[in-house]
Amino acid sequence: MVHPSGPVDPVQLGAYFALVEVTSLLRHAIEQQLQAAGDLSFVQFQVLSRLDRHSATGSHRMTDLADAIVHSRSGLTYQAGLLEKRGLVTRAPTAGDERGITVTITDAGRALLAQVMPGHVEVVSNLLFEPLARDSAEALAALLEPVRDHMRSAPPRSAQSRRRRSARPGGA
Amino acid sequence: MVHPSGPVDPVQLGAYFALVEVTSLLRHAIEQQLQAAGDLSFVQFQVLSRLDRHSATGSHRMTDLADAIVHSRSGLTYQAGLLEKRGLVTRAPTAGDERGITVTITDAGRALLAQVMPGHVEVVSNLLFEPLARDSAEALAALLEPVRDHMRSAPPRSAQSRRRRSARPGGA
DNA sequence: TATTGTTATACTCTATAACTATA
DNA sequence: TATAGTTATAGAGTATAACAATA
Repeated sequence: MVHPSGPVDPVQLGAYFALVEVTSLLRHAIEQQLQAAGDLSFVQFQVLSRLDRHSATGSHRMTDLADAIVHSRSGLTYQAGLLEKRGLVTRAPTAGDERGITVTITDAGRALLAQVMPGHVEVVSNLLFEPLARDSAEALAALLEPVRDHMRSAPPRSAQSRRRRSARPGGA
Repeated sequence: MVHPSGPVDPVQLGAYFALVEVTSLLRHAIEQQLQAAGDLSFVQFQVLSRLDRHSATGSHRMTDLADAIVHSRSGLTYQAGLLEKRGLVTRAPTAGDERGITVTITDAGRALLAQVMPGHVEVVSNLLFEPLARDSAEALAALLEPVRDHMRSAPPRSAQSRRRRSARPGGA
């Protein structure tokens, strides 16, 4: 067995491994369901549900959306293109900033989301929440939300790639 | 906003979204680190660390490994091939079952793991555990481990694909 | 000059189905 | 006949770098 430099807290390690495993299994099941129920990849589902629940307008700017989903901007362009082709979102110039593009979910997009949702909720309920009591779900949320906020406090991906671009190599 | 058929528990929804977000952010950071520190993908890292900590022999059969990591068997063959090419694992027939292949981590594999581990632990510590008190890590493990066991109680992927193969279509 | 978004490109990964060999 | 693993193949997805347009 490899023994890393510092003594690793076995409790933390257990939590981490459980998280990885749970996530892999859950994600695989979710992907199956989304594909079968609406021919959607998980990323596409994330885009649509972000737009759906984010605002009254159901809109987002491209970069914000990419950061929200932890995607490269070019990757999001690709996915948004697919969704647009299917009529699930529209893209239009952002008012007030001619550089920007605002993505908006369409009625068809909301309809597809509604079609896919019940099965989605069922998978998540069966796999993730069945073995958890109600207050355990509460506890899980209470644990993970601060973690998310902590992770989000770092600069987003879009900023990072730009920084790399701007940074002069060998700059002393 | 789309309203799915049943009333969805907002607490559960919050926990689920937080889980997805935390996982995406964490995984992206981990992949960066593993790539930089040892030219390893996350899946390859999972294979190696499974082998490393699974047993005294550091061995596993292909199908078991695939199931453990939630991979198709052919996908694992591909990854194992890459690892073998780099001398990080070996593949040899399983004793007692001529059909099987046993994968074993090599000294070079363990060395690479040791090389990559400190940075890996650091990323996980900084991102996941920094905002969590010690007993919160314990609580997280206590919540997720039963969930993992529950998910693992379903038949593994290898069994599923074989079942599909065997099932007669339109069989009444 | 920096930022927004797209495009061109190259590549990694993944899965399905067909195949071989053993139980 | 069912299982273990590989292979061939094809497709989906992702990112990097270069680019055009606006701030």
